[in-house]
Amino acid sequence: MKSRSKYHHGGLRNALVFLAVTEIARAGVEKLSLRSLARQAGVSPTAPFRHFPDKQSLLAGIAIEGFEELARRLTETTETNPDIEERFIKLGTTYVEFALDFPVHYQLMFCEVLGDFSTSKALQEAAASSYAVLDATLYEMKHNQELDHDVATLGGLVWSTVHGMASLVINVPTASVSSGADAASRQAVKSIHENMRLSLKMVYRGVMR
Amino acid sequence: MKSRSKYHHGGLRNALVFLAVTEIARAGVEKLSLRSLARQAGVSPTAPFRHFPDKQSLLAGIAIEGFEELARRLTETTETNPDIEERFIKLGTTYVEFALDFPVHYQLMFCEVLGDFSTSKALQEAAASSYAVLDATLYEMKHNQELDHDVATLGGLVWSTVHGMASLVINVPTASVSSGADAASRQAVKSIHENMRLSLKMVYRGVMR
DNA sequence: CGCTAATGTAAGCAATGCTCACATTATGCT
DNA sequence: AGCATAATGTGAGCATTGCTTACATTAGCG
Repeated sequence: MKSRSKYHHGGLRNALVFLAVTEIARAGVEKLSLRSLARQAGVSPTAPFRHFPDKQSLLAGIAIEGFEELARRLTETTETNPDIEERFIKLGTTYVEFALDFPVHYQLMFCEVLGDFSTSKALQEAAASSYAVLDATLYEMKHNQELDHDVATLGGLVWSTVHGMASLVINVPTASVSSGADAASRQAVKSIHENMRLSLKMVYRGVMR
Repeated sequence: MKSRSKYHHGGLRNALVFLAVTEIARAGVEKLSLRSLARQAGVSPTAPFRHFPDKQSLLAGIAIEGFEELARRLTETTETNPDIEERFIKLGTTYVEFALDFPVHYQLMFCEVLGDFSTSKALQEAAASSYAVLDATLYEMKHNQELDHDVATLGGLVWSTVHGMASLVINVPTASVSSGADAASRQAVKSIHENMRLSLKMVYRGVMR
């Protein structure tokens, strides 16, 4: 195993994913090149194809990695917050914080334009198990307290809210909230981040009867 | 003007945008090729560069077209709904319906991974003027009634909600809500679409004091 | 009518995704 | 241990792409 020869990379698959994420963050998906990744990893241009049948699968792999990490975080949040309202809010902040920590992953997870991911069974399953964690808490809310409507409807609303927050916070740059026509929208996005707990509390209040 | 010669296309720019949207809807952004568009339009491979300095600009052009249409629809909804609560709800449904009618446009409008759009002044302005329409109604709500918090925070929450709805409804296929691990998430997305008015009413209720 | 800018063309370069045939190494079975 | 076999990496090469540069045609306007 401890061969000094460098013929085999040893962890090319993981290296490719990592390098791809870095490259996408720097220059966007359009500029991503498998050959460039291979160069950075120190392997031949065709080596990546031993781990991913095509470029699309690399992107799907990143998305899957994202769903796994998201599910892990949501599960931990669920387990460490017995109080239901606090848990509801913490799940929301955990969700958005994940997106902030893994913006490239997050965008790949939800960017259908990049190609038809629905063909990847593994990706669908990873996504489903992430949602299942949120769903479990909604069910508990339904049982413990009085929810106005069915779990699916509220799940849709809550998921929309946190997904919208995550997506906007990632995509809309808030760096320079100065003057300009876009001051209002930028300020709104900045407020999402700053008043997240407050907003989630309003949602909770609107959803509970 | 009515020259029979075909040397000039006549409306190449619009044709390119239309063909690009069609192609993206069919195969995804990754597969989009300027040369292929040129072929479909019946012009030389380099003709598109007379209208867009690069591929990125074509995508930005689509996004701008999207923001313009969105602003148009939101403005019309605002003007034809004097009652503030009904207008609030209608603005939400208009927003999501726009995304359903122009899914490719919508994704390009908010998909930062595709490249740094922040360099396009025109795009930023188009986006800002779309948001301004929503912002106006929030200000009116603030003046007419009692809002719990500042307009920016509520704007962020409301925008997140409708953006999340639009994004999920577009990206998550609801076709086969049968069994399977992803039944819950699919059902949730389906409910977003079916119970949109209900959900928006809950948001309105949670936001008003 | 004629000048200029707008629009389209032709040829070509470097880079990319991907395939195929082949080389090397790791792994597991006996 | 030894060996078969799958896993992983290589090298050459093809079709395609984005984009540039130099040139051709046309539309619009005084």
